[in-house]
Amino acid sequence: MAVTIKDIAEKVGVSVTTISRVLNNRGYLSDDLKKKVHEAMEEMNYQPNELARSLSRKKSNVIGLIIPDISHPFFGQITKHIEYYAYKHGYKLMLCNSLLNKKKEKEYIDLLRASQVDGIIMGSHTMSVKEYTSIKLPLVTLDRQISKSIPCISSDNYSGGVLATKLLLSKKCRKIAYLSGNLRLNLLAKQRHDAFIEQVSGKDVGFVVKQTDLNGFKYKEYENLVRELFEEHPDIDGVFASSDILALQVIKECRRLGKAVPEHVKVVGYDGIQIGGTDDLSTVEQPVKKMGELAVKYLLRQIAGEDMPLETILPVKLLEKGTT
Amino acid sequence: MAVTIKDIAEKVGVSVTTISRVLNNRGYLSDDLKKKVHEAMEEMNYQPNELARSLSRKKSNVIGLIIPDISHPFFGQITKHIEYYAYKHGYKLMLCNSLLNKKKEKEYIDLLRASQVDGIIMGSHTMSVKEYTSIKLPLVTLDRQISKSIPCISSDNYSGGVLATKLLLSKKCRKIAYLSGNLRLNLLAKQRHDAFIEQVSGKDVGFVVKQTDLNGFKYKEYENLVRELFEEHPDIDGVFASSDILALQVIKECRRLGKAVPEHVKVVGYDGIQIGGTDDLSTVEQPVKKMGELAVKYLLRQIAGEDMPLETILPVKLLEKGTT
DNA sequence: TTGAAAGCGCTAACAA
DNA sequence: TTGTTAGCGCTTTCAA
Repeated sequence: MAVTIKDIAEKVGVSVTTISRVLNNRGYLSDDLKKKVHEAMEEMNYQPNELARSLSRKKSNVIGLIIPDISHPFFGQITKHIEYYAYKHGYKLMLCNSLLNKKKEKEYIDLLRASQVDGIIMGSHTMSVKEYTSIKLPLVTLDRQISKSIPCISSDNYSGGVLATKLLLSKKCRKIAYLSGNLRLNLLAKQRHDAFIEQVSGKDVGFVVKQTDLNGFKYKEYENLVRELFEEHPDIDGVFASSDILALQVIKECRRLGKAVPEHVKVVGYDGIQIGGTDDLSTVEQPVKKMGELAVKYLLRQIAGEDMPLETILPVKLLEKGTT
Repeated sequence: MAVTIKDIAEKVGVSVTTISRVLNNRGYLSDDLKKKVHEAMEEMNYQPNELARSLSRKKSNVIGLIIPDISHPFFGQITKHIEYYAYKHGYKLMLCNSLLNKKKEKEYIDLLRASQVDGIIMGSHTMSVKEYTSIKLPLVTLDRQISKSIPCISSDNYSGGVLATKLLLSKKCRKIAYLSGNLRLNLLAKQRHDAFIEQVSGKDVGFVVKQTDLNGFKYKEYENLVRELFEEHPDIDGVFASSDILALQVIKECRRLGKAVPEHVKVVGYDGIQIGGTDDLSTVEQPVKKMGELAVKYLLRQIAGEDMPLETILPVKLLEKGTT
């Protein structure tokens, strides 16, 4: 059996309360006593039981993170930053991959609640608004606005859409495609689409929109999507892909078809993930780090009962590189 | 205050013991009673407190996962599979990103122990062997052999190295480079290097080895590494990169230098991550899914007190694609 | 088939 | 400055 606060108390010859006090550095304690207690802890290799502490305090210092797929670079990166800030503030992270599966997402929410997490960061969204508002737990959503009453951290998808489209227009593209992967992945991404439509409408350019709304992230599907695009519209000379991963597929397909990028086809991606191979890609960069930081920050504020902005829209940045 | 087992007990008019029994489906219970209890739970929206259960049972059903960097695609993918299997078996995942920082890794191990996790999957390794063997918690390491006494799941790095090198040799490369990123990232990856050396030695081909042992994953560093390689050895016509990410950098640099791939330079990567852009890359595929599955499986066995193989080396597969 | 009661390890009012 | 004591919400012997 592991050594407990009681063992330390006996060893030092004081009450458990006192040990608890030095553990939490609360109340008045003589330096001498503190030292003795710490020595005893050291000696007996004591580790406080966080479960017991959490139960008693009614605070676990754990936050749940629900995302669609940790293996997707965008979520991988944002998770990295979320973990960083959470750790910095003494919080642990419980990772939940929903795979955009409604049942699993729901089960995870219950599981997180049962596990007494102090709050949840939601980067997945498959359920109805009502279900979310009934979660009754500090909550912050990432890049998807569920309801006006739930704080949401996102980047400026609309501007991003404008920037990307304008870039292609300024490069004299004559027929532009908007390509998007799984829509449910990111509802706010719809704004990119809207921005695209607004920008190309009424101008003397052709345009096509192609999206897939498949479940999960099948890169194979992306490949088909791109292939179809060029088969149906061989005269495309500009592509706005709603993720860098998708943009890479486009570039690959162009290579296969012998279309030079950017000479014949200009490509602009979205996300700004810094994975090898994307660094020459023109793209709209989302402030992943800031998004992760604020998600944690606002969640912690909410946990602390303080208030925070309900809507945070961070600026995006156009990175013009070699593919346009 | 949330509703507890006690509230349910009062409502149904039985003792908490009985409620606990139906919760765990243990002992003799009349169907009628079960039904009434479940109804009451439903009605009062009862959620068992996992913290209390864990404390009492001395089992948390949480496993800790320590990896260097979740944003690295290889770890992102393996984490995805680990989460999948863990969830399937009723375990939650606590995500710990060590960033290859020794202090953080150590703190996380203590934190995990304090949090009473049932076991740890270690994909990061910065401390000394002694420190690991003193963890005294069910442990499985991923792709890095720490000690003979700690179960390790890895893929066959040696064979992978042989396969990749042989591929380049069979394609008549005259001067081959072995390129590796952070060594500490994966100590077993050294075997790829060894295999490379063995294969090229004594043959009529030139070879260079270039590695960086920097901390963290700076893609910028990768870029420099690759650039240097070609500056110092412009006559390189084959590259074995120890990760797909690195291989993508090589391909990009070749494009920049006007060297055609695979005509002038043949490139083979490692990992087999299916990120857009890598699907035309010749590479050695690691069985990520199987690795994640076995890591969880063997950890759970250990937790259950059963035994499991101490060394598991899974086969890798050469994927010959367009870059060789 | 059910209940009483003693924990699990720690916290926190209240008292001293 | 320190201790007593009653929980936190659940599990689990032991007894009925």
